[in-house]
Amino acid sequence: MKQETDDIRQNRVPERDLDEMDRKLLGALCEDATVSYAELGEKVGLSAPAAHERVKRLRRSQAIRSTSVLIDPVAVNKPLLAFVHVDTRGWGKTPELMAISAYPEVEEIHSVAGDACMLLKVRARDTRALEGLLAKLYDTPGVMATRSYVVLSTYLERPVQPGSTTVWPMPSYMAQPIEHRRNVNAIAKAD
Amino acid sequence: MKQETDDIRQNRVPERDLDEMDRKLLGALCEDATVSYAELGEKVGLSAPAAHERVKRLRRSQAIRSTSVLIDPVAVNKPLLAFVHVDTRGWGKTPELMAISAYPEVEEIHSVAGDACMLLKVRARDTRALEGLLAKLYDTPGVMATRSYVVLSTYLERPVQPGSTTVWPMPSYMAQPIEHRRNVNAIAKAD
DNA sequence: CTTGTTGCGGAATGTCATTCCGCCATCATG
DNA sequence: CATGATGGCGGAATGACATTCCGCAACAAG
Repeated sequence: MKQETDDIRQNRVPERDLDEMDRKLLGALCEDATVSYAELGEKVGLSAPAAHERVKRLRRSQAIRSTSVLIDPVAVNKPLLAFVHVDTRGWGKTPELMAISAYPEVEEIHSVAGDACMLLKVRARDTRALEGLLAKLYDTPGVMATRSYVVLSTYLERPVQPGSTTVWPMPSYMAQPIEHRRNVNAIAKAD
Repeated sequence: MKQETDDIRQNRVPERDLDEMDRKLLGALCEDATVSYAELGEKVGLSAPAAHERVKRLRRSQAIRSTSVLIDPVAVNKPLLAFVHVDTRGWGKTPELMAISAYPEVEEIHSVAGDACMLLKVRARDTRALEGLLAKLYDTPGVMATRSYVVLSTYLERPVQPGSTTVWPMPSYMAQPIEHRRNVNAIAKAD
């Protein structure tokens, strides 16, 4: 009986963890999601219906969250990118703070460990728009201070990559931690 | 004669700046790029061929950089997200540093103004993989120090939004800067 | 060995992307 | 004001492709 586990993963699709073929599909779709299933299958070594079936499964299991267009920030008049660290009194994630997600300038909101409570990724038209957002932040109860890191140049910006680095080049002077000798936390299969 | 301006914008498509209809198209495609052109046109109030034509133009002009799938980080076994501030001696953007973009864990590399030189967005399997990347960083010539902000929870994460906030709610005690009284830097048309 | 399950490939069909063409609005020009 | 050019839109036609169906093979369970 596997009935006992079914109520644990509530609204989670069965989701057998993905194999190498799924990764290749994700990688290809990450680069260009407009390809036909015929081309996609050809890239990964699969027939069109097979590729389609797997992609459909990846969508159902929410491994593929959505398909979206990547917009040039300059084209939509948002050349200014900044990361804003927010110090808050007490727990940062208040409804008042979350309200700023209504502004399309705000692209990311994270709570972080470190000397900042919340971290925002903001993309705006100019410094004045950024100032407007900061003013809005300082008007939010609990916000103590902000530190903004204005981006001068972006050298790399890409969506989540399906691949992982399996072996990191460790410098010679750094010993391998004991608990990882046999790589106990490695990906379960197919690596 | 408008010949004289043609050699200025070199490999830039004519690119008349986008109107309200383009923004609506971008917004719809941002949410879901799998919709048919018929649905897309219906959403924005356009026929299928007209919508197709405009989207084609948006792609040509690179306002739409690419179409991609958004992958669930957990599904590809990368639950750990961190922002890494890198202090460098001298100018940060060296070929050696840029080499880390080969790691699929690195999603963004920016140079920033503030007390950090470079800012990295890193998504890894576990703390050990993050350590591996940090070790790689410290092995890079010119890297002085790093500060990592490990994300505890992500409350918002979305691609570049086509919209912009036109009027920011200024707190009453903050005066309007003189040079912006007539909103000189506003979007050229259609706002 | 038998049986059920799962994933794949080939063929068929319906949907949709893509093109063509005529219409209309806008704008520049006479 | 009149007129021609331009650009963008909508309707219809066609071709490509997504999607489904079905048979087959590999594999696991009984």
